[in-house]
Amino acid sequence: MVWQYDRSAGQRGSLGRCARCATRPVCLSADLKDDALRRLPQLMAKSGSLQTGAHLYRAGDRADAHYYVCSGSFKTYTASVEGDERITGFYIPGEVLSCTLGDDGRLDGAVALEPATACRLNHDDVLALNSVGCLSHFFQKQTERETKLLDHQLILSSPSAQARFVGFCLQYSDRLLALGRRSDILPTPMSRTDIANYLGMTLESLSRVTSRFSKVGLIHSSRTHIELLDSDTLRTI
Amino acid sequence: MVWQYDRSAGQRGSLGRCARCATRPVCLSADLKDDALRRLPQLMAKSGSLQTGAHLYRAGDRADAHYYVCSGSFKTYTASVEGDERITGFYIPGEVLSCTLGDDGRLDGAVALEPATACRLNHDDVLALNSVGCLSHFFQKQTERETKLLDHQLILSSPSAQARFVGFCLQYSDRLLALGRRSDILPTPMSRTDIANYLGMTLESLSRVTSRFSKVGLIHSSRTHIELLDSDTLRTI
DNA sequence: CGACATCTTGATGCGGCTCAAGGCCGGTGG
DNA sequence: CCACCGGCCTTGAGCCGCATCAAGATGTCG
Repeated sequence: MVWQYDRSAGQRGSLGRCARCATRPVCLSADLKDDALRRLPQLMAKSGSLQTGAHLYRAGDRADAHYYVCSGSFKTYTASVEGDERITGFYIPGEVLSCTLGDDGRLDGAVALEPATACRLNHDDVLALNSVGCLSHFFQKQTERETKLLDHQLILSSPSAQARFVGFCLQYSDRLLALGRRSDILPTPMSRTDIANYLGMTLESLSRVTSRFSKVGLIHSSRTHIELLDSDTLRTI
Repeated sequence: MVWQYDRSAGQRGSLGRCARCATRPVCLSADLKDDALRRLPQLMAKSGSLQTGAHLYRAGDRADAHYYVCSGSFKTYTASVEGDERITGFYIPGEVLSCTLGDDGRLDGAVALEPATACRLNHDDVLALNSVGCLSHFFQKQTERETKLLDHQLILSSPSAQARFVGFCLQYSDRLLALGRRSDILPTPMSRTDIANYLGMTLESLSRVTSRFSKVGLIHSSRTHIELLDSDTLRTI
């Protein structure tokens, strides 16, 4: 994995990498101007393009940085002692992966679901954000991350498979909306197996739920997308 | 709720409130000395004693602070739209409650499970921790909090009620150990209903699991405690 | 076109939810 | 001090939903 700072920002009149980034409106750089905008990419290194299935980090790595998804998407997983994996989250641009520590390094691993990039912020550089003027954004992002985890908790504590699936769709939909994308079409670069695992159910149960919802016209489900046809009705479940 | 800073620290040769606090070894003040130890209680306000059932904060309050449990214990809950509550966590001394934001204020509420106290750190004062020398402790605590949330996720994603209960016991046990208390006796100031809710199962299912485990001698369960008699066997489940 | 992964659909059994009744304990009042 | 009451927890019976096992359908890539 190649990581690269943007030392050139400010030279040749350029505002730097962040100014040109499509994800900027939902990233740390959102409200920055001029000088600050130029200095941020000097604090945060951007990854080269990760291919599908490539690890952003692995369980056991030193956990000394936060990662902001710039393009593409990631999943995180932890392996329990018995060897079975648990998908703990999906991440789309603007969201942050970080800080899941065990006694020796990270507890979870992060894998690209499609060609993706991310920006790295070392823990040691967090305070430097203050001088750039986006430390409050940083805290905001951490809060959003925590809210996302709690949402997942709520989804998992639903008793029925149907309710968990609906929770997943609506949460995902809201996140796409925050990103400024269509909220009625959910791209699914992850496999059904991953979604089922994330929702704490079996592949078959998930398939039955999607089939049932498709039949009654609530959703249209294909391999690559889930389309919400009637999100109002979904929201009542 | 009465909140009080310790402005007197440093006067009369006193090292201040934190120096005398029983929870200090697992709190922000853990490694502080002299000056720093005196200044911390000037940044963090301590609550008066909260009675059982009293709210530390409520859903809808402005979320502008972190709360460190000083004595006693708390539970947090969120109310879903349909009015049914979900217990999202239990907190013992040294653990931090914070930052669950909705569009307007907090999403969750926090209630004392027994007479309890907590210390408040305003979001605006987080940076001031740097000059006291315990900002890294603060980040450490945030990380621990996140790990705790992920643990809960893993517990909830277990398919069987039995496995979820074991997960609860072992996680609780580890937290007591970190606090320097006995790890084989789990105090249960919360009701069975709360535990069952937290574990995403019914009261009856929880009761059946505890009965079964009691019969085979794995635990001894009373109204106020759960005693782990064979945590090695439990750990294999 | 064939081989493999991925997803769907079907049949069956078990676990946990629901509803209901009974025990345990602390509190209150006579 | 005891009788009664009301939470809280336990235990039981029946049923539904999901996991499991198994086979078939669909899609993908060499």
